[in-house]
Amino acid sequence: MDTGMTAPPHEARPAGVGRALPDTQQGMRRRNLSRVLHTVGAEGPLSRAAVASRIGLTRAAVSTLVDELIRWELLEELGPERPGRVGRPGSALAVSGRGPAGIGAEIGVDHLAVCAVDLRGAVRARAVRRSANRGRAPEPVIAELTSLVRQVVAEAEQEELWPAGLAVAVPGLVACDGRTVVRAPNLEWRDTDLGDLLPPDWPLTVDNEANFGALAELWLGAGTPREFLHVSAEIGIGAAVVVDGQLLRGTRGFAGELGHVPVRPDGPSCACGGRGCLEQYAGQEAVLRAAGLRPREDLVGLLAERAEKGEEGVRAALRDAGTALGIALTGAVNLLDPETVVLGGALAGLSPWLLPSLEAELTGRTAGPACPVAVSPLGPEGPLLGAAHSVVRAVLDDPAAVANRT
Amino acid sequence: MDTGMTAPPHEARPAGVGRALPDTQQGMRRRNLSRVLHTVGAEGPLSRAAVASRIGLTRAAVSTLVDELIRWELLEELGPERPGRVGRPGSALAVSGRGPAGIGAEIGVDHLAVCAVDLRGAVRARAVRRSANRGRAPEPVIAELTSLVRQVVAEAEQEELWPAGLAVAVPGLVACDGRTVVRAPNLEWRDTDLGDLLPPDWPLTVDNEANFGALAELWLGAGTPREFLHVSAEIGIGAAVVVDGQLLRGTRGFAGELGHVPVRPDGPSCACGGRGCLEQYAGQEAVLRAAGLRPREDLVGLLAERAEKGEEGVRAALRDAGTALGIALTGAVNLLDPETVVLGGALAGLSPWLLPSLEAELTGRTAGPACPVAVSPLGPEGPLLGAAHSVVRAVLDDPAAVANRT
DNA sequence: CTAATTTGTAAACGGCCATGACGAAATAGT
DNA sequence: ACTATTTCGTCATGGCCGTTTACAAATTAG
Repeated sequence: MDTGMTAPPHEARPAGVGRALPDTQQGMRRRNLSRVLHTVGAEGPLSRAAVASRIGLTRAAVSTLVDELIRWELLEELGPERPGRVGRPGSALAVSGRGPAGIGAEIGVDHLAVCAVDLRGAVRARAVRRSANRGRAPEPVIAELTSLVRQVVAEAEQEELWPAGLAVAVPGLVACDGRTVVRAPNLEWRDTDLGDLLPPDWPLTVDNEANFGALAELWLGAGTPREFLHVSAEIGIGAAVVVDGQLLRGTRGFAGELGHVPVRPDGPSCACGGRGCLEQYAGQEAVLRAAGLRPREDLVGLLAERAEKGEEGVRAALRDAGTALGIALTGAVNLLDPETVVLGGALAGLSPWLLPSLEAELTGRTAGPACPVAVSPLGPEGPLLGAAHSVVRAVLDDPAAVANRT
Repeated sequence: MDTGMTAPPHEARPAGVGRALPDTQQGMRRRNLSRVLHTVGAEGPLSRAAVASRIGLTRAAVSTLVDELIRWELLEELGPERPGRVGRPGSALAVSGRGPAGIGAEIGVDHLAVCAVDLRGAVRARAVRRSANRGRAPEPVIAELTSLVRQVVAEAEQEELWPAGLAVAVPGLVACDGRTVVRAPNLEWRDTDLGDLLPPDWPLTVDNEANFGALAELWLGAGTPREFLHVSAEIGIGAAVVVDGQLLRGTRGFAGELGHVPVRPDGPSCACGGRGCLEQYAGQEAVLRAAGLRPREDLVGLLAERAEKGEEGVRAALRDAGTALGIALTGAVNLLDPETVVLGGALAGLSPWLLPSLEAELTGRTAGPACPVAVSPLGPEGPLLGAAHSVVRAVLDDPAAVANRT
């Protein structure tokens, strides 16, 4: 039906600064500190006056806020700007390269990875280790991860950074408490509370790797809008829905199950109980079967390699997967009207063979201008970066909290 | 008080009070006024102390806020509460039944309707007139509507209410400016700016009737959650997506086009360019054709009547429509994980014959507990009430704005 | 070299919520 | 019946915070 296009009554949500703080003077102060920090972080070196005009406060107010942020080492003064206009040149402010850092970690089926990201968003330390984790018990995996984290933290501390929190991306479903892995099929973990296994040295967040990947796309992607659909395939096929700069998680945290959207209602039955789900056509197993290949560790690499070589069977399998994806995405796009669809994770690497049929389906089934499909530039790095950045965002969202923690 | 990290996955957003006001003391004051008003409105008669504990301010602060709201006639003192507990009983506060009112209007194909709703949410005046508007020029329709509005406003003014704004629900696509009807197929209007045709006496908002219907469901529905899918069928089939208490409009305002979600990818072609869209199976035309009936004005009534009489052809047609709806909704539910699906508009009246097959499809295709499907209790009143309430919400969201307008 | 413009800071100001104390009005216990 | 206790609403005080106003510093325009 025709949805209206009104915006009027209910206004957009400002980036960053959450509404959790109470509406008291202290809360106001904390929100304004956050707004200053966010603004400087997002728009490069800026003078106090420029910040003031951007966030709608006076120069005097911004001055005191900046003083405080400098005292906390979250902001630093770069010195006078090169004057291009009349008037006294401002003093450029930039987010500090020292101080709090976000530690991101990733538990993959065949590897562990950890990195440290500073407030500017730069990766300052990292460590990766191959590690066959399929079916391995949580304890040794986490122990190995912990040593990797300690290594990265030590490296970061040498550059005057201190860890403000640890965020772990896992290939599975995570409970709303942000600590417990409910189910990770490829690791064969169930109801594992990572908070119990990791050292309690840092505030911990655990989330699904697809979610972190989508957030990375939101925060780091080139010109990625505040409203998009991030499709990835690691285990199954997941779509993260980003609306108004926020990840949509759903009532029970199950949002984004694109893999079980019906593509052909009378198709083959699926483990979920339905029939003809997308996963039956574009899931890893289905594509391998259609391509006539046998499962292996690096599936994506295998497929890409064979497709590259011109194997028609593989190409056809990917083409068909793209078609199925296109059908499912048509439904999603009609429902959500996102600004773009972004292919991430394994799909990014296979996009040369998926995209043509996918886009054909999507444009063919849409009346107006079709929703553009982009390929994530982050690729497999997304989840790790998203995790680390989620910690950084938390600092930017409430700098006073971390200042009181030092 | 360290909020620490972002309260991980699920971070509730406080109802109402938007973040548009600047973070200055005046803005803070205005937000707190709004929070007090919202709280009293939502949780019935409340003492100052009860409000204070709910919104996290001190009694003293709430006292001054309440004084101001009473001076503006937005709140009124009911007198001492009946004491059930120890201690001095509080003085009950309630939202005023006088003062600003929201005027809602609806332009239908065969009728015009207007109502006035007070801050308490009660309908205080209303007027309906049958009127064959299909293909009629905008000017006379709006003139007729205006006289109806004046009548309702006069009625409301006799009860010491004054109109705080006018919201108009139309069966068509509305531009983002909230004034212009881009396209209303059943009225045969195109690019009609209602702001030019209506008297400029009141702040105006125009929106699609389905959107207002969904908002009515959100604000008035019995126990309707902050996250649901509202499906309605007037012209085409539309789904309003409500996430976190907000209507999702999409980048271009086209969100919710459930009617063009592919149900059978190789099905009959559709005007949208696609094939096998839901509308081909559950749209009004399709159902009529399947039932072997000819178009008429009151389609829903006709279908319901025949189905009631036990005509197997009609029942089968509705059953099949339910199945198609179920398939499309399975996709939507998998993607969004809403708390419930609500059938509104024409679908509410036909639900007895749609629901069984719809729910069978939905539960059969979902692994865990299926998403419950409810029928809107508002029925055809939704859009009108939603329109009027949208004005009321605007007042509750920023009471200072209307106070400065009197 | 002067006038104009812009930046950053300091002091005075005003608004707003918190704190603490107090009287008022109810209940609970003796 | 009388006192202690609890809770409510209000008032005066104080502290915090952004604004206003003024001013010195630094640069460009003429």
